[in-house]
Amino acid sequence: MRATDHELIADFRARCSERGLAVTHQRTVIYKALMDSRHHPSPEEVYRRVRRQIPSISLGTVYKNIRIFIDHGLLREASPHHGCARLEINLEPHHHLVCLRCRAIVDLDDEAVEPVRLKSRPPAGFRVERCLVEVLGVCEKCSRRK
Amino acid sequence: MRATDHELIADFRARCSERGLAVTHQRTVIYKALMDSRHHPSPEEVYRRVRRQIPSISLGTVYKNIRIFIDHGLLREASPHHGCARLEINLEPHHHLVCLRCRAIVDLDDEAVEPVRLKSRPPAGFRVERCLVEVLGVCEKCSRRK
DNA sequence: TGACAAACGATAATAATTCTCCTTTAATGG
DNA sequence: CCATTAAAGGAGAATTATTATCGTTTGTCA
Repeated sequence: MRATDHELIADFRARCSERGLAVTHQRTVIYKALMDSRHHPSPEEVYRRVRRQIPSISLGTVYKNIRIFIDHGLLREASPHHGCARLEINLEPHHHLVCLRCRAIVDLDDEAVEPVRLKSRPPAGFRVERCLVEVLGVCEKCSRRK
Repeated sequence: MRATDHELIADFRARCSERGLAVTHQRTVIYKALMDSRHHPSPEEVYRRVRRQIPSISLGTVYKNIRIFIDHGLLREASPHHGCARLEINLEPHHHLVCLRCRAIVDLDDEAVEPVRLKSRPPAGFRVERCLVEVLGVCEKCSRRK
């Protein structure tokens, strides 16, 4: 099921040249490290992995390439509102409307969304506390400017 | 519909003494600033608001109290995975299982969740890109330890 | 192969957050 | 009320995450 390294790298080269990105050794190893991680790594984690193959790589290069990958759609940030803590005053069940540009968060009444229904049971041992729906998009203000 | 300042503060005092928290001037003003903000403020934003009433307040105090409010359930973090960037390799539509303790994120197949249905239309001008379900809880590993 | 833009590495800078330590204040019990 | 004491506040250093700068190196493409 998993692509071979060779396929992975061929694919990477193609995606780079489509976008006019140079295929450097560092970039390739970073990409592979990302694709090899099953979960949702942080930049630090990627850096640690990559350093096993290129001990001299700079953390800045990892950050720069992650940013480039995100900007070119090879990758995404798992959290639509990352950067600084955002506080939730409303403790009643409710959902969120999140702008991917300015990161504004607007509450959505619980009744505004059909109840979330899981078809399969979550992994054994995971105690579900609540389900949050995040409607992601671009707010009016942001879609007007540019 | 909105509680008066007086009610708000009486309520705050009650919640503090229930939990053995001292009711200080700073703490009260921070609480009020939080409750007065309609959206999802960052600590910096709270600091800016509070400083209008207590210009000498320290940013550390604001952070400390926000943490205390969160720990005592008076407040929540809007983002279940905040702290450092988390990267999303899987670009196919899917959802997340998030541990509130260790912040682990596990992907949930798109088919594992009934499609999200909004009962009401999002605010005019908001262009919806996708809907993400975050199933929040405590993972097996974390619920075992303590 | 050579020119040139793009990428890299080192490191400084910035932003967000926590920690330390000393001083002040709220709670409480006489 | 007043004294005691633990909790809280303030100043600022420290830490962590991230971005920017700048001189050097390396892909890309003619």
